[in-house]
Amino acid sequence: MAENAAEARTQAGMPAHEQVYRNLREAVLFGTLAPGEPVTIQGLVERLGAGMTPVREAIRRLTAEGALQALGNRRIEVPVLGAAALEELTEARLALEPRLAVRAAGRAGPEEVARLVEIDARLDRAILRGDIEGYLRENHAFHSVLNDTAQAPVMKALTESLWLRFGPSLRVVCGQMGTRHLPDCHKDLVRALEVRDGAAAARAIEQDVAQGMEMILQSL
Amino acid sequence: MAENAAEARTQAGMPAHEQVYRNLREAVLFGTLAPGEPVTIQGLVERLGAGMTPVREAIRRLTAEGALQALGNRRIEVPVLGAAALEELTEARLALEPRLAVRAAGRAGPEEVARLVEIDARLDRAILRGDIEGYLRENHAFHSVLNDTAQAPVMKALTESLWLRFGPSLRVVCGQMGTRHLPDCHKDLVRALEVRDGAAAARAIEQDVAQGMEMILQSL
DNA sequence: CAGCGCAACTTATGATCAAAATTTGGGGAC
DNA sequence: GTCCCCAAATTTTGATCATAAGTTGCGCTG
Repeated sequence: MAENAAEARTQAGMPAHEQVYRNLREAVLFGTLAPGEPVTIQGLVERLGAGMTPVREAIRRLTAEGALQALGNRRIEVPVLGAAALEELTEARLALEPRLAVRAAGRAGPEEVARLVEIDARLDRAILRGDIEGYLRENHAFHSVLNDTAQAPVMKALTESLWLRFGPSLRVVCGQMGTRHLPDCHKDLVRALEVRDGAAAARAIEQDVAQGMEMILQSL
Repeated sequence: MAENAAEARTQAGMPAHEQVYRNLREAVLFGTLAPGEPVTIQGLVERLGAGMTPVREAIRRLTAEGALQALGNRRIEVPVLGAAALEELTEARLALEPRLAVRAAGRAGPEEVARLVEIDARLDRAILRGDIEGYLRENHAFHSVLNDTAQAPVMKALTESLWLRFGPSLRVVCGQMGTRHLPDCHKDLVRALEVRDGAAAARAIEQDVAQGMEMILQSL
């Protein structure tokens, strides 16, 4: 088991701290790291079969990105979101993501649209299947490709930071409610990109963000 | 000399990596770290008299915040901003900071206004004196207090990340042009806060952001 | 329920290994 | 004879680990 983890960790010529970082990031977004869960260095050292230094670096990095929260007493946990934090996150997403959509609409070619359509198809299948992790992954992939298309690395990084913050809560909500009643304004978005209508793309994303965050907020 | 650095570093019961982080962050915003300058671990170890691990952690944190940039060949430098990056930064600032101003306008009391007025007075004196670092510090302090007043920790953190990104370039520009012709919409902002006019506060910040970023853009 | 001690964890150091960059030297072309 | 380019050696820097030292929190005892 530990050998498996160590095996998986030692992939390409990627530094160990990078591997740990990606591992942990995935765990925050799609994995089993729940809000309020403590994250210990030693725990990760054992679980991932890595040394202390890479784990420390990965944790600091995720903390700086808002995925983890440093308590005062040198303890680290996955942040628990309250209503105020969620509303602020919603406002931040509404400030950034529609702008990215506008930029993407001005730059998307047939290839990007095809990729989005493909991802959205997998997303629909995941929903029908009731596959929560699949939904989370494909949904994130969809927005990630969209935001890449915007060619705005800074705003994309900021947006990723926001996703890391509500990721665990979204997963909890999906676990409670299943994959029904999930927002899907992706069809509208793709149509908007096809005709290069930035305003329509922004509206679609606004819808998506508002509905998704509202759903989390409802579940407190 | 090395003792001095070590002396200054060992202040309160603050962890070493936190000390190094603040040191480096100040250097990016107000210090002598120029765009394109390489940042080496061992160099900081010597300069600050700290161990390798704290330095590594601080660098990872700043890198995650966008203050530093990891080149592919495991080397790290202060990012050099091109026109496209600056325009994107401007858009990101315009997406976030006016919203923070609106929130601040709804929450600012006499105490916050007084603090802002005080800082702005010091800022004016620094400009008259031609004190570039003083200007940079007070200007940052002004916006920092404003953004604290907004009570939106996430959006404030994102905004700080943006400031870290253009900080070095702003300092270079000020070094070339002196402290004249600097934007100062702070008076308008304070007035807007006093009468709790969110829209006016947003306009003032928009002006400030647009003018400041335009100035950097002009200097390429 | 206050004080004490134990256990778990974090912080930090320095050593060691690996990789990248820089310098250096030789060979060839003009 | 001078200049340039390529390759080997050196040196600088980064990555990782093992371990020591210091905190924190918790449970136990009185």
